[in-house]
Amino acid sequence: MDTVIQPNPPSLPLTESHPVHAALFAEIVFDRPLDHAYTYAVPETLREQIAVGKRVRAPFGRGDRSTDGFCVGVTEQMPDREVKSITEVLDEESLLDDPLLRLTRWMADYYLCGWGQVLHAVVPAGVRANAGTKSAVFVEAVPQAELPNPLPTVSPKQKQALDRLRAAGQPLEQSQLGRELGGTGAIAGLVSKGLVRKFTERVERNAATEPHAAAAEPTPQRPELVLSADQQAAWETIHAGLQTSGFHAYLLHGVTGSGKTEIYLRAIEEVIRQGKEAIVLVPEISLTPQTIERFSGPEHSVAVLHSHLTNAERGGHWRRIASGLAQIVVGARSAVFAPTRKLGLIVIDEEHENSFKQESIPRYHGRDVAVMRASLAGIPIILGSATPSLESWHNAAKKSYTLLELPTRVASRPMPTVKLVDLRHEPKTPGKHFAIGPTLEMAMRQTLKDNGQVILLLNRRGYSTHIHCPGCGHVAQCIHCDLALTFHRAKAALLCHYCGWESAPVLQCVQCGQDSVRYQGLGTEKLQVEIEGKFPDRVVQRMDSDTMSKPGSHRRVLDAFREGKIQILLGTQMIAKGLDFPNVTLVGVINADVGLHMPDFRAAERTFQLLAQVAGRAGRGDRNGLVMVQTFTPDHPCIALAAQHDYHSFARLELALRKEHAYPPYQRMARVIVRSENQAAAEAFAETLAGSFQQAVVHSTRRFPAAAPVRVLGPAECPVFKLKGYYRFHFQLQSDNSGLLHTVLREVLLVSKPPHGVEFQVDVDPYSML
DNA sequence: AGCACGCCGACT
DNA sequence: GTCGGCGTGCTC
Repeated sequence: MDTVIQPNPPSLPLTESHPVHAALFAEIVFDRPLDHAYTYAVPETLREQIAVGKRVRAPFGRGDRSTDGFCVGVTEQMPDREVKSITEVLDEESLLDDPLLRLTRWMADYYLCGWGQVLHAVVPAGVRANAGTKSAVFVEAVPQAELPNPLPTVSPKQKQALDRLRAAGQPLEQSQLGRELGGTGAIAGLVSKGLVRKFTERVERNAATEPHAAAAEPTPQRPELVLSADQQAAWETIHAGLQTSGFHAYLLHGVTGSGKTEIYLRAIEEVIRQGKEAIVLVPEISLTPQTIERFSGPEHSVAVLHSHLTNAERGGHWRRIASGLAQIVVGARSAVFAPTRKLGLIVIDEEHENSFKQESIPRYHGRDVAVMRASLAGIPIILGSATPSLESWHNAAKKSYTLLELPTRVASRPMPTVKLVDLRHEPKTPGKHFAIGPTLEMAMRQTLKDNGQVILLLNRRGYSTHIHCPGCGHVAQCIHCDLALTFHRAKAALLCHYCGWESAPVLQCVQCGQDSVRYQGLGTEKLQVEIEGKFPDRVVQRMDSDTMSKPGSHRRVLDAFREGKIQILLGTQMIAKGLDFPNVTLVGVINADVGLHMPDFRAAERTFQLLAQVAGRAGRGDRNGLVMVQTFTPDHPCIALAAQHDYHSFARLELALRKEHAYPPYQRMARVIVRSENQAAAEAFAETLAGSFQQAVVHSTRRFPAAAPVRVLGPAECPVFKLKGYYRFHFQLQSDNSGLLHTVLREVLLVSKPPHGVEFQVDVDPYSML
């Protein structure tokens, strides 16, 4: 090292225009299944712009393809390899703060995908593209201290412009000021004289019509309700928790109609009072205008995030949250990533709902991510449900969550009476296949006579659920999937409910040519026809994803039902959630066994939840409710106990089964699917993977001899072997140690590269087992 | 995931 | 002789 003092000043003078500092490097992650960040040099020109949480454009790969990624770190530490340089910084503001970056990092580790993939999924497309914003030129008066000396003279028009700007006291959009003045010439003159300066900034394109949740008209103050004793006790516990800082999870188990929402609202109000923000997660299906209205109030602003918004709307809400203008965020799954500034509370309603699980990369569960976010932020979270997931129930039993129970309905309303109708013993009408048996039909007639309304649940869309040839036994199948086609009468088509494939209805068997094909099995469309035949003088409305596809149709139907214009409402599970109609005194379940015999360890839990939810629609007014459940298996615990509103017993029985079979929540589970359009290739690679799994299990056992080895089941054909043209095999991994499970999965991911045309997917904590 | 590099078969 | 099949491995 040369220690001689330089005799001359350095050739570059140390002025503001040429600062000398250590080189800067940025850590970038890309939307690829890559498990680490890449280091890039930050050119001097981008030094001021680069920041953690912004997106950048950089050359990536051998071809130096321009690729967008997220900056997740900035450092002066010299990398020990050659690096490329970032070409552009894409965002003016950071899209994610440090806590959200940590949450997404955790997700990448836990759900075994790239960090960049998580970030890509978390930041909505509308935000990335700045949808709904435009670049605007602003002008402002130069402050007193910086005015030129001597003061230049101005024309009358220029004086007028200057006065207008000074009166405004804030920058104005050039286009607007120009309109007022009838031209921008005066502004240009003022700028050249140094009295006014210009700058550009991105603004909302429709600032006036900014989507303000549902608060077009001022929301009235919420009436102060008197809490029941149970509500009061639950509220006091949560209220106390809100006074202290730190993570705390509450499981609010309240029967349908017990007033869980009132507890959420109070907790949210308290958090807002403390100057903080709240996120409310609800299932996509419940995200109706009515739900959103419930959370709006006169003194706070609600932002909404869900999949039915346009990119511009979503971008607008996101930016509003990021700039601290919204106190409450209501949304589906992805709203758990809302860029709040001072998050004080997360509420997750209907926490047992499976729609919180995302079925594409990253395959996260919104509830679990919410708990992790609350834990990282050190704030409380409330999980509410009438039928908690067994995972959450187990957590409460372990005291990880505080259990709060609301065992009775508000206003001392009784739970509805549930009557099981054993379909094995129902009298049949000769030659007819009625969906509604005599017992249910009689109850419906009585209810309608008493001016009550009826809700009927049938969790199957379409008219006929299978098309069957009595000659050769052939069942019409989708050409892409191993699934029977459903006949939809309104569409006059056979539909595959999995891939959407459509074909013309057949009259002859495609296999043997016989022209006696039978359209069998019951869907909501056929049920509607039967009801219209049996109750010709009543108004019947069907509600399923076929009739509710148009925007606003949901609300229209429910409004008509509330006004009594519809007497019988029938539908799929979308009628089971949240509807609160006081005049509904009868709820009928056409077939409680649909879904019970699915090859899925959660089938009983789902059936119990659906029955409990739909039963909760009855008897919400002054009159008592009756629920009539038609079933072939009245003795099955999930049906018998749902009839008795006995969640506790159901949970106890089902948990015992889960424990016995080493299923969640006692063991962690992961599922690995191998799929290919070529059946043999899929099978061959599945066999290769089996070997890798075996080896990885041996390695993990060697490293952690004290732990029970990870169990690997498979390969086996998936329950739906062929889906969307892919032949699929799967593995099921189980372990009581989540870390060990991840160790095995990571090793297998690292050493196994599927051949051409074969791919595999890892699903940690799977919900769909098909 | 892309994409380039590389090593074997049927074509101008 | 070369165009191109896809297997393999890397991406700061």
